[in-house]
Amino acid sequence: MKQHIADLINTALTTLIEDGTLPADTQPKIMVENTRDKSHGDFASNIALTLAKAARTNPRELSQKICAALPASDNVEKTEIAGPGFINFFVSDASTGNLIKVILQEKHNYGRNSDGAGRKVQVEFVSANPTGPLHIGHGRGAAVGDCLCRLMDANGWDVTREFYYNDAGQQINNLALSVQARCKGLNPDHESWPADGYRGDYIVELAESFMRGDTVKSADQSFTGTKDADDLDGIRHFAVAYLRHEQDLDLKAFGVNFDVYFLESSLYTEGKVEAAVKTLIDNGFTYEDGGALWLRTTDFGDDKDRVMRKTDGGYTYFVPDVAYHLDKWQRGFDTVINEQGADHHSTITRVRAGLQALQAEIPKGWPDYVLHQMVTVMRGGEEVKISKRAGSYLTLRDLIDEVGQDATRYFLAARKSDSHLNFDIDLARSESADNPVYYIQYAHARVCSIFRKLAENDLQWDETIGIDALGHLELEAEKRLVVNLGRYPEIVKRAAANRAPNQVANYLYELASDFHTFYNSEKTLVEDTDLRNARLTLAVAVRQVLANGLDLLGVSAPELM
RNA sequence: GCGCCCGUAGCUCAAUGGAUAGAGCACUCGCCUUCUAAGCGAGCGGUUGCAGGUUCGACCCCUGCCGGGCGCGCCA
Repeated sequence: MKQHIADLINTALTTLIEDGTLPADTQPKIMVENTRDKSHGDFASNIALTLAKAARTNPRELSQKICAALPASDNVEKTEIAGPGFINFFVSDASTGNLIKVILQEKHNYGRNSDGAGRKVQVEFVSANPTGPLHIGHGRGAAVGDCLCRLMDANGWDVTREFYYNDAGQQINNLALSVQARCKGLNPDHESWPADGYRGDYIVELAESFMRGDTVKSADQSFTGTKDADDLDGIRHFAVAYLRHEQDLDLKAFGVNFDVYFLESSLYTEGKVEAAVKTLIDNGFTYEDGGALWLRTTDFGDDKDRVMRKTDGGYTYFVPDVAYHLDKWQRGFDTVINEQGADHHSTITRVRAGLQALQAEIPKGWPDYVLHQMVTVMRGGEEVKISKRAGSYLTLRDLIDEVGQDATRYFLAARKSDSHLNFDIDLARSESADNPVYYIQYAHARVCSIFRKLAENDLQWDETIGIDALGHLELEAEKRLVVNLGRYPEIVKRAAANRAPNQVANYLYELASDFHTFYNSEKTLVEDTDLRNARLTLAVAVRQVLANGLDLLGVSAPELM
């Protein structure tokens, strides 16, 4: 509809250019917007405001000329000029009929588009170190990342979900030492407890499992505990497999599935780290100082140079990171989005600098990043304190067990990822209209409920009558619903373009709200056959869009609540 | 000190550079017992942190402050 109106305006502008009202070199950027206020019609364009200067006239006068030059359209009932020179468009009944028809025909495809044209996008998210269970911050990453994937898919992209495991390096050593200490019966208060050891209770369980000789399986490896507390290497492998398995379970409970689990260790075993280092050296961006090898990241906007190879010979974490992203590039992804916690913000400049220094013709701003801020958990009006050091943990699985998958996903995805998030457990658990997830899902269930009632009354929905009778929908609430249903495809585009799943959540809340208002104000199952079928048809369209949108969030659309 | 993010109603949050900045909760006042619910409706509530700038038009873009969060390792 927006495009249609833009086309009408474009035709009008062409006419005005021909008759000399507008200069021949006019390059109009036609913008058509949804109106907020119903009295401003259904759509509005600011075109006269932007072109008034070029036309050497005032916006209102120009808008009158544009309106006069607009070609007739079945979809437009009338136009009005308002305010400083906005042109307001009122859509016709024919247009709403067309929209509802499209929704009923396209069903779960309504709102999807092929803008991505099958191009490859990779989204890397969660990427938690296998040193402990997933906490709520990972949960936010999982929810936002997975919704982004669903959004990109809805926009016609070929999506790969990827999880990067830091299974090499110092943190894994710490983990192994911590487990070993537990295997030997030490606790964190003991004098020979490892300096930066992990203190959580899960380490105890892990050690017990190792000493029992359990076999643990993760996505692509399995390992059996050797029961030997001195076998540090065995403990390391076992611990990583064990915790990866735990994380797999957490993610499964959250309904998040990855296509690729990429192991940091593979970058070493396959020589990709060494190859990247060699290229960086050959390209002349490195130097030795103080026994370490440095990368001149300041050549690419960093505020100081970074150590690549430590004096102990090991590489710092960002070297395999660079090798990893080169690998992503070579795998042919047009777009790569890294979803991660904002506390890792400083890696962005480093990774991009490293990629530039490789001189592999990788674009400067590549890859994309979506960062999420911290999550505060509230229960009973008080903050639930999470201390990693003390080992007190609110894990993602705890949260899912307590409030359910749907509410957890919704709450974690419904806020702008740039902002800190307040997770109110009591609200997420409540089964009332105060809870936005419940409220949206209930709108969906309510449509289903109307149809159950319809069957009880031995009546049937006649879609053909309904569509023909859509002109009977004259109430404010009904028209609002129709207009909002029409907005959905644009929401899908915008949310993906802005990398902002929360915009889907906001939209759904508004749509649900409009539906509840409609439901509360008018009976659907009225005597009048035409009106009844028209309302049922509208309700089906609403249910469809709610279901489509909830699917983008990974939240279920129940038929009965 | 430097970098990034945030600052909108009492609280939690919305708002493609557009018209009178919107919801929910809380509060106040009404209504109601229903196609699925103790629900529905209305009202109250704002100098969009402050000060400039760009623009026909700024919560949004730019600059400088103030306040909060995160990061500033040869940890990841």
